[in-house]
Amino acid sequence: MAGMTTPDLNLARFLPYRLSVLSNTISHTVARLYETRFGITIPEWRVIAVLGSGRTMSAGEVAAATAMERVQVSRAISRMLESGLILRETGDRDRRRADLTLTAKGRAIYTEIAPLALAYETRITSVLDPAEVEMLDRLLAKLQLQADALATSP
Amino acid sequence: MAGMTTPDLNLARFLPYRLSVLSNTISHTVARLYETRFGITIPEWRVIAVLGSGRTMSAGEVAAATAMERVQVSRAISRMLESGLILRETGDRDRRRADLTLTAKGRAIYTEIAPLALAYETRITSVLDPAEVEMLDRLLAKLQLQADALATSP
DNA sequence: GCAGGATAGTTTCATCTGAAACAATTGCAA
DNA sequence: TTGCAATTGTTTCAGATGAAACTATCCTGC
Repeated sequence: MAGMTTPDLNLARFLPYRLSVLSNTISHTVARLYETRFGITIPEWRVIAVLGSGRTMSAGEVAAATAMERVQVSRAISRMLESGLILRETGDRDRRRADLTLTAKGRAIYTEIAPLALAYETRITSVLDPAEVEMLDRLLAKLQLQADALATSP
Repeated sequence: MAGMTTPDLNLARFLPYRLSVLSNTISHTVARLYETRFGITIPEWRVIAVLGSGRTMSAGEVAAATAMERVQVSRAISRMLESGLILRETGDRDRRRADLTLTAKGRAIYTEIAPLALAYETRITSVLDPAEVEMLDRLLAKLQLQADALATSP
């Protein structure tokens, strides 16, 4: 058909690309808060973050809570066992699972990083007014739901 | 100080985490559009996307336009040269740089993927009304600016 | 009980990744 | 000029990654 054109894909305006760049910029900055100072990686930080509440969880529960794959969690855990950040206790009832808890050392790291991470979040959203922050929250929630739906369906 | 508590960091509500999960969900789904069918990777798709406009660019310009690191672009380019998706012509004036263009084969891939990618974007934003889409656009732009500012400053 | 399948977690393997070192070329300044 | 820093892009190396195979344990139906 004459005059038929490919729709223009302007990468800089393409939502998946923009989200990826924004997320990378932010993750990289946040990672600087703990990578050099505490020598922990992003997966390890996520494990600390979910165990920081004081709850004890299995590796599988950590995976679910952090949206990481089982293999990533497994590797983070083995590093953290070596560096003494967490404690692993094989379950009595079910010896496949093991309960994980932060050690005092792990908790100390959480106590130091959490305020820094929250302070970063505050600084980055400081360019938004309260209504915009609330809207961002709503929009991200809606998009995540739809992204999940589109991820599984064709 | 008695009663002093660490501020609670709820990972599921932490903006950097939410953005990371959303971005990963979306990227993974979009990548499925071209990974299996065309055998190209995310970096290669980004190169195709920016060269798809018809412009010819150097590797450095591609890096800037795609927010990728030089080394990533270099590797994507060498794969694409092998698979015949792009053409590289060393500059006359400056023989360090080389101009890159899509071949017919590369352009054909762009012509097939671009509509699929845009259709995905339409589907994912279909859960938002037009005002929300516009708001999302504004919010992401503001956040990216601030993220960039916080990335460079201490 | 016990065979077959499900579940929790680990390991293997091939690939990807980023930092830093490197090579090639250009521009600038003495 | 000519030497030195800056720019463009590539390669190297060590570690990270994900898919799939694997181990160990548990559960279910017979």
